[in-house]
Amino acid sequence: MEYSPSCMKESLPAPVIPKKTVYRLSIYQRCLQRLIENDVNTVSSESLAGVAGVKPTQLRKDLAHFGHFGTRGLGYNVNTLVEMIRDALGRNRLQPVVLVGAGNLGSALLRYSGFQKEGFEILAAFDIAARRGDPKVDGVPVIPQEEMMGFVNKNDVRMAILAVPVSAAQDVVDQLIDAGVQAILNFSPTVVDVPDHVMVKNVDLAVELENLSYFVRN
Amino acid sequence: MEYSPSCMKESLPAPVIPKKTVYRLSIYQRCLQRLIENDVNTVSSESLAGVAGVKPTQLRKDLAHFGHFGTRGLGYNVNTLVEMIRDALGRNRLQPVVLVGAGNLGSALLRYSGFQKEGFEILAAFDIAARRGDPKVDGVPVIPQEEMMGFVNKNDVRMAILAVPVSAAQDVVDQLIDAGVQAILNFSPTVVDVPDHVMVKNVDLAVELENLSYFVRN
DNA sequence: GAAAATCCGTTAATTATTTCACAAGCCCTC
DNA sequence: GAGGGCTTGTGAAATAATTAACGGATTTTC
Repeated sequence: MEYSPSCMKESLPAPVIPKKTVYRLSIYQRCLQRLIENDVNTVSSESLAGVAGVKPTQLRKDLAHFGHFGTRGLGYNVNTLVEMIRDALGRNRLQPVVLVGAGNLGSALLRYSGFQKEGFEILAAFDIAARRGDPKVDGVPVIPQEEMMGFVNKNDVRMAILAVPVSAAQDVVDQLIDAGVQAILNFSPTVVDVPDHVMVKNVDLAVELENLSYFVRN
Repeated sequence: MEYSPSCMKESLPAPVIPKKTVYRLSIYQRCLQRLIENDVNTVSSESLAGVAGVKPTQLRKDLAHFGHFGTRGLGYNVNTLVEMIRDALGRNRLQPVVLVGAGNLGSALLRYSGFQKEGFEILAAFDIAARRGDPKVDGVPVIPQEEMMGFVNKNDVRMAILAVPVSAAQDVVDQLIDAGVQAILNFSPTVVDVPDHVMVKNVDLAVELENLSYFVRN
C-alpha cells in the first residue's frame, strides 16, 4: 500500500481517480501557488482546505489517491504538493492549445492572461473571417479557418478552446477531433456530440447565470 | 401528488431539488428553445435527453420533481415544458444583473450577446478606472466603482458577474453582499468567502483548462 | 527525553446521485 | 372501442461522493 499505488502490483484496470478529485486538484494548485508567493513552506489540510473552500477530510482523501505526501503533526510541504499535483495532472502543462472563433468572446479569451499565467500557451487562433496577414492579437496569430486542421495535425495539438457560433460548433468540433484534438473547452452555447475518447467541458455563460438565478430568493 | 408539489400540503421543509437537477434544467431549456425554433411541438424524454447529453431516465426524474408534464405514449409538449422550467427556475428571469470589472474579460462579457438572448439584462458595469461620462459599451453604462453599492441597493439587484483582479475580488464581493446581492458568477480566478445565504458559481477558465489536460492521453 | 498537542491517512458510515426495471397511462389504428 | 405499441413516472437497486471518526506518526514544548 505504501508509495506505489496498488495498480502496480499486476497492472490492475486503473487507479481510477474520481473526476471531481481531478478537478479539485487544479483548485488546490492555484491556492498553493498563492502560498508560495507568500513564502509559506508548510500547510495543514485544514488551512489549505479552508482557502480552497472544501472540507479538510476531502482534501486529504483527494491527495491520498496519489500517495503519502504529508507529515503527521506538521502538514504538507507546499513545494512537494505542487510538484505532486503537477505530475498528477500531467507534466505536459506546456501543452499547446488552439482557439477557434475569434469573435467577441474568442478575442477576449485571447487577451486573457490567465491561461498563460497557468502555463498554457495558445499557439494560434482560427476564424472564418480571418485573412492571411491579419495582425496578431496579444502575440497570437489569427489564421483563416481553412488552415486549422493542417495546423493542429502538424503541431500535435491535443486541446482546443471553442468560441464559435452555435451553428458552426458541431462542424468545427468534428474537424478538431479528426485532426487529433482530445479535449475541448467549449464556450459555444450548445451541447456537442463527441466520441468517448474525447473530453468536452462546456462553459455556457448564460446557463450558469440562469442556474444561479434559481438560488435567488424572490 | 398531482400538479401541486407536496410542500403545499402543509408547508413542509422544502421540495429539495438536487442542485444538479436545477443545473440541468437550464440545459434542457436551451435545447427546448432550439426545438421551438424548428417548430417541434412534442418531444420524448429519449430524444430530448439525447440532445442535452444525458440519459432519458435522468431527464424524466429531473422533471418529475416538479410534477407531471408528459403524456405517456407521446412525450412532452415543448411549450408546456419550457413554461414549467421557466417557472421552476424562477419567473424572474428578467432579473437585473450588474457586472463588476470592465477589463479584458469583463468588457468582452458586456459585449457577449448570450446573456441578453437568454433573458438577462446587464443594468450597468462598474470599474475602478471608470469615470463619469464614460461611453456606454454595447448599451451598458460603465460607472465608477464608488457608485456600485448605491446602485445595487437602489435597483434591487440580486445578481452580479465578477471579473475583477484577484486582489480586489474579496473586497468587491463583500461590498456586493452588503448591498444585497445573493448570487455571484465569479470569473476572478480565486475562491471567495461568502455567507451561507449567498451562492457563488466560480468559472475559472485556467482551472477548466488545466482540468481538461488531465484527460489528454500522453 | 517524556508528555502534550498536532495532524495525516484510512476505514467505515452517511449522504447524494444515477441507473434500472417495470407498472400504468395514453395514443393510434383498425 | 379494443388492442398493440410507445413513453412516462417511480420505487428500488446500484453507484458515487462526502463526511465523520479515529489510530498512529511526528513535531513541539517543557
